[in-house]
Amino acid sequence: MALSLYNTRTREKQLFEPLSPGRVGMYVCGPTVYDFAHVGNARPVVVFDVLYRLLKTSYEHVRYVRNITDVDDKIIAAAEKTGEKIEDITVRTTDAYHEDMAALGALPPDIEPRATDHVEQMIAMTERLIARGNAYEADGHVLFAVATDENYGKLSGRNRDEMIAGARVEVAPYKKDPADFVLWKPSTGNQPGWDSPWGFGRPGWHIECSAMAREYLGLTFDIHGGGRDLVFPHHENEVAQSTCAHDEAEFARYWVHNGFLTVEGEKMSKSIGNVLLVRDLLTKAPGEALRLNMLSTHYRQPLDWTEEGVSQARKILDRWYRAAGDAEPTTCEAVVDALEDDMNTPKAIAVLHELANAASQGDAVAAGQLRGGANLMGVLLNSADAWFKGSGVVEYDISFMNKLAEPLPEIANRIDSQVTAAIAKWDEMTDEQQGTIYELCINLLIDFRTLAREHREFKTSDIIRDLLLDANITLEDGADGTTWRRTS
RNA sequence: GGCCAGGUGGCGGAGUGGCUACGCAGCGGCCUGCAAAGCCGUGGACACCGGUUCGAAUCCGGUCCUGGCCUCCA
Repeated sequence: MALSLYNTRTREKQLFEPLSPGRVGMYVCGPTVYDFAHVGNARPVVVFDVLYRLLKTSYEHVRYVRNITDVDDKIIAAAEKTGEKIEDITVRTTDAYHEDMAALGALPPDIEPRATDHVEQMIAMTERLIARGNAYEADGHVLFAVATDENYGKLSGRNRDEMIAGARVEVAPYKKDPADFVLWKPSTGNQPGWDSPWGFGRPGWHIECSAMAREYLGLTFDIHGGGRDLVFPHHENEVAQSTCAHDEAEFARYWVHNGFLTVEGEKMSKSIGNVLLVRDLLTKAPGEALRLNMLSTHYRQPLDWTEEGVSQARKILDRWYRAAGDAEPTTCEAVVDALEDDMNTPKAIAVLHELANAASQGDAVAAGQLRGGANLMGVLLNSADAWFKGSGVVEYDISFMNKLAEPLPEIANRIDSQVTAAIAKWDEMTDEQQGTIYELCINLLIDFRTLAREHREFKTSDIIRDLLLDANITLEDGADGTTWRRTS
């Protein structure tokens, strides 16, 4: 089966065929770097990461471009509010963004251009639009004249009358037409700016994507992605600018948009106070669980982000890791088929469940396919051991050690000097050292419990198991002895 | 107000005309000292009202509800 994608422009699922055989160009709108990324920001990143991984399996040359918007009025506002320098804000936020997205298992794009590095190209494109009569200068601004583009509105499926009728925002007096939008605007005071033919100023929002897509992907490229909310006006305006500046050359061929996200049934907004930062979520659940939760809804569907959903995703991963073990990943055609069907990740997940069932019953082929299929979606990337025991989001907590003497003094006597010494200077140890001691303690307790069980002192063994459970450690008695894992 | 999505079992979530995915939770059983994990089995849905059809969750019309966009929010 071949890849098909739902194209916003044509409003139907289409077979994907790249412009040049074996070569795919994809542009995805990236973040405006003024604050930490929230789950809503993360959705397109995860969604297009799946597409990126999928494309790489079929095409030799895939160029994925995702921009960083580092000049924007919101950034200026943030700087004014805190007094922090704009560059400090954008650099710091960009770094945090990279960390957070990596934690969600998203591969870095091939090229990540920053808007401020491409002002020259934006000025050139703006000049070209003026020369062609598609843009005009007014009151220090340069505006795109929507009326000069007969195709304006086709992507988002709206016409100018509707837009004017529905306009909620007061129209700036210098606009010839209420629908015209800014390509360049003047900067004053502390606002960042660049010299241009129209004076000191800065670019409008939409022009950066047009300029950077042109720079790295050419006049016409294959896939343009982003959130649904960007269809209008952002993407509509991008199309208008680019096609007009490029003598009507087609801009993006396939427009792919992910649906919106709500939190516990409510829209996410600062006023409600339910904006979930990826950063915060990562302290409570592994990135892989967040990612799987994200992918358990089809990308075009609205996604309701809930704690219950994250917890379910985590349980599913537990099961998959248990079933797959550390099998060598192999290709699973059924998963590929599901993903090639407009990235039907829920269907792919259903296939993985079936593979997990088979793998649990000892099917080694299924175990490999489970690994491989899941990897294609960017999950099941750890070793099973790392998943179950890894530090991840588990904080090494020695409080349970301190409680040992209470119910079972004899355990304390068995704790060796190495552990005792370590506990004394616990706070000075690195995470890794703590982890080592932590595991040592767990294994000591397991040994002691095994001894108790051999003597059929089940009351003692159950106390130990409960003690560990309090510390988020679940014990499992198997044929080959007792193993432990963090509690889900 | 205009335009556009979506409403599937307790929960999550596929599915565009017939054979009622899949998972979580639940229930029963096997296993276990007891658990956990695993295995076997099991009930349960298609917002509402009409229509088309031999037959609709799936097509058409209407109603209700939720969400998005309407000039710089993924």
